[in-house]
Amino acid sequence: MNKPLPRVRFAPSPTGFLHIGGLRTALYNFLFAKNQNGKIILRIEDTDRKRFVDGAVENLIDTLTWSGITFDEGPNVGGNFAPYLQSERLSIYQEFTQKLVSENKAYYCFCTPERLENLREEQQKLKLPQAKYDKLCLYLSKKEIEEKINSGTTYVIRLNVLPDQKVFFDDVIRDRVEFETNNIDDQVLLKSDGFPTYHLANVVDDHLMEITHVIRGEEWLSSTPKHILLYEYFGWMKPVFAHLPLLFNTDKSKLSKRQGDVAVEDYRAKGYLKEALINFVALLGWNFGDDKEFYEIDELIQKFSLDRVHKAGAVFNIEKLNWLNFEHLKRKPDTEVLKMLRTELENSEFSKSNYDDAYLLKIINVMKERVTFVYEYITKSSYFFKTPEVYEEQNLKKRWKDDSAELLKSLKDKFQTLVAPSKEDYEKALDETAIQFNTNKGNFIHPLRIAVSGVGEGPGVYDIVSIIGKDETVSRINTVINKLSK
RNA sequence: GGCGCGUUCGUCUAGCGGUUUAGGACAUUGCCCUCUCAAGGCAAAGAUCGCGGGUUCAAAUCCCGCACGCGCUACCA
Repeated sequence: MNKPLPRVRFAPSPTGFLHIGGLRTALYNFLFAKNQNGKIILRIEDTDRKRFVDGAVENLIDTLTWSGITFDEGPNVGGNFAPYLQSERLSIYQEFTQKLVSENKAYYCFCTPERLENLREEQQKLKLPQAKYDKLCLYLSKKEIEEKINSGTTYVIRLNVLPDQKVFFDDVIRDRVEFETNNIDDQVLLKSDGFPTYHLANVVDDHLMEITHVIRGEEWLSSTPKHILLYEYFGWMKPVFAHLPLLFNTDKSKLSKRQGDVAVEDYRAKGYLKEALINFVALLGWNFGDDKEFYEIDELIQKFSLDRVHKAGAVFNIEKLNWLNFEHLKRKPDTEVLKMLRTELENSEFSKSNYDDAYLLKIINVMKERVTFVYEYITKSSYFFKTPEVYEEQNLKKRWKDDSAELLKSLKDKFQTLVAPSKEDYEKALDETAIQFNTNKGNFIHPLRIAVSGVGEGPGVYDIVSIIGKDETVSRINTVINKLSK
């Protein structure tokens, strides 16, 4: 007998943007599905109308698409188990809730929010070990229930949790986890607005959509016994559960907006590559067991397994992400970097200038090992796009000598005699001038760097000069001499 | 408060009872290379494996207790 191929789902709620932790959960689901030849489904859990944010679904899908995580079924691609928006499945939840009610596994509750709050306060005052609903409405007669419903009293439907029993499940990542029903509240399944809570909708949909593995964040671990109870009440096969460790801020608190960026779109906007973000987030809680840290998505798919996900939460550390971005960018083909650079240029102060591919490719070639982000091709080496406007103070102090202007002038004269010079020609010309003046090459090189770039760092000076060309070099030497020899 | 989960260098992690003087990566520092900055190479520093008890010839690895952290404790997900 062949085991059916796994079906997993990523089920975010559309409250604004894709959280970086959500990306990790989506990714692990994706990697697991692809590795196992299974299917991954996108389901939108929009059951809380108060928290619904307009455009959030589109934003979620857009960000997911950008990241390269694709779905076999979902609101945007359809599928045999549609609809994939929970708000469009309301009648399904109501039907299943009625089934539970008819079997006494769930019950109507007419308690007001005020009573519930008072109840909680009282329980706290009495220092009761756990605050729970007191099952008051469980004992209402059929007649009383009908009267209340007919008179228009609002109600919810609660799960009827039986006392003194044990509930357990075997989590792939955490092994056996056990709870006592005495610690489980009679969870609301259907809210007074007719919408289901997460707990109900999640179980019903996972069953209906034939989900085999529930891979989600650890924040759900404590509510899993409620889900287990529901599976048992319905008489359904339970999926395999895998609860992923949480992602933390630097201070170990749950990753949150207050301490830096948590939205995937923020990282995208900052210029991070999806490859780097995926690589980084994949390693936050999983590794293959060797020393490899640089991964492309294909290899991740090939090597991923749930049993190598570990249990402890991880701090989101941006420095390693930066390094991975650098590595991924460095290994990208020049032609691809060229495309990205063009996009950056369009959004920069140089949007009106025209640069041919050959020119930009030369820049990419010499800057590749010096940039972490594509935009740094522009910010770190703006001198390829415009004449330096300022000359770095510190560098000037160190490298601009009394005779620099005079030496540069001679060098410029020498350069001007060159015909279609190559990088080597510039080097040779500088060498000869240095010999002619019987002085160190450095006395030419450093001032020349100042003249052409304005800064004390960057590619080899012959590279810069040969890229910007003879005329531009001569012009920049003239400019620096004018500005600095007063 | 209750329940649950977790705890190896600053951070991400390797490690599944002996091959470990606890390995790698990022970050940090130094050296080499060098026209600068990177990249690259080499090296240093950094974890008595949360703490305390056991079990064992032998424990980061198994067991128990404690501490700390985190999560849940809503008609939010």
